[in-house]
Amino acid sequence: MHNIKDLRKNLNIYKKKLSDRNFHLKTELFKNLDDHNRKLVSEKEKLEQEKGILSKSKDQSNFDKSKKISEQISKLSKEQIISQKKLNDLLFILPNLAQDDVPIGKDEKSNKIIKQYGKIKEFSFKLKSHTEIGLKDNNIDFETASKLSGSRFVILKNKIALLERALINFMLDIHTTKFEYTEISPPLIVNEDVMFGTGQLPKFKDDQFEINFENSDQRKYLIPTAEVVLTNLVRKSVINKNLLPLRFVASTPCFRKEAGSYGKDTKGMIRQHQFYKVELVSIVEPKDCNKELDRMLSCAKEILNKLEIPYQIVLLSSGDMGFSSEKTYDIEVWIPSENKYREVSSCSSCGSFQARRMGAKYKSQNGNEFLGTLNGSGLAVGRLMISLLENNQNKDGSITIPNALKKYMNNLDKIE
RNA sequence: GGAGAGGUGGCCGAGUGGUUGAAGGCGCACGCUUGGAAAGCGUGUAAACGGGAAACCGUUUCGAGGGUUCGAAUCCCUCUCUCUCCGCCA
Repeated sequence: MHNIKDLRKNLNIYKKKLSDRNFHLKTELFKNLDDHNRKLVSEKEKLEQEKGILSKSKDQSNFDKSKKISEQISKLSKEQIISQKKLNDLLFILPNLAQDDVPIGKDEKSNKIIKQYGKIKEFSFKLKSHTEIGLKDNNIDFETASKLSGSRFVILKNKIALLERALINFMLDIHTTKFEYTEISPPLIVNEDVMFGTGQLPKFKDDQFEINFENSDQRKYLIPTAEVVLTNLVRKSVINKNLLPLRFVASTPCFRKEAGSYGKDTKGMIRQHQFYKVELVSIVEPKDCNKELDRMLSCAKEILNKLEIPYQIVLLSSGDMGFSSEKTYDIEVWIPSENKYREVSSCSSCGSFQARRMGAKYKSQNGNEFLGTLNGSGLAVGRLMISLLENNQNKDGSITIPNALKKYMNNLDKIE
């Protein structure tokens, strides 16, 4: 969410920068809503002031007058609430602005490849996709999963299930011990306002799973990413500056409807309704956002370096970034069967955009100011596993376990 | 699931219809005091929104929302969270 005073003052700059994000801001509409709202607010306050003075006296001769003013106030304030709501409806769906060094473009075609790492392996035999690999002993079982839960679910078995668990523990250990992230085991169901805080609501309601609790007015949602809970750990609070930066890591299942992608990636584990992800979140002073983004990116890269999987870093264009982001680097791993790179991580700085939605502040010299928030996958487990299985496959159908992972795999050298 | 008790400022805690944004304390900041510190004394100490170049002014906020009243932290209703006891359960 943007600072409305700043928006008001620099309306045309915002219009231009929002259009870089594929958002068309109707400036006239905004101006009208805002002016109208402020007019109502000031009228209301004037009446309230009058009423305040009358209420302080016990003079009965004023009671009638006071009552009339109360009625007027109540009418005005209903109007004002409606106008505020209209204004909010517009304000709440404005995406964050891109930083100046973000390439301008309307979609992923304008993304910029920053650097590629590792060597893409040549296979001397006909390579298998992860779905084909999973057919062996039915260790990656889509059929049973769909019987139980429908499409876009999977059941992992035996050493493949172990591999998933191993990757999670491997990543958590690195982030907690080497990079000083605090491990969190969070709830997977959150309230509506928490989803609003990080920007999943109201705009992306269709991609969220809503949970019904009986006898409750509160809407609850399954988290689509641990970013939601980890970032909201500081919601509605004022953090002491000397506690910053805060760094959190969690491994959680993530739940997504994938509503807009019916025909896309229907085969395999690439796009599931439920998948594990190890998520990194940093809470910093806003001035440190870019420095922290670089640090976070290097934490995520470390995982792939240790697993010896080829990958590339991509700087997303203004049109391809997520709603709350001001700058995003994607990490994409090599998927041999598709002969292309696929996203396993998205590291974003959100500046104060989310903090403003959450009411998350820190004490600074100039009083309480909004924090900076960052989030990044470190990494998405399902896709990482796909990449590992495919890149490390051998002619005999076995999968070589990278050295760094062996101790997490009961010291196995290979999955036979 | 049943019964009860609660939610007040950064924290603790008074306050049961009328200048209460809110006593008192702690904490914090500044000043005095001191060789220096502690103690002591004094002063100050919320946020959001609106107006203003600023000083500053106005409105709102005592878990959230609604109601009663000329007037609500205080009375009523709904929701929410915390705690205690009982029951049930991984």
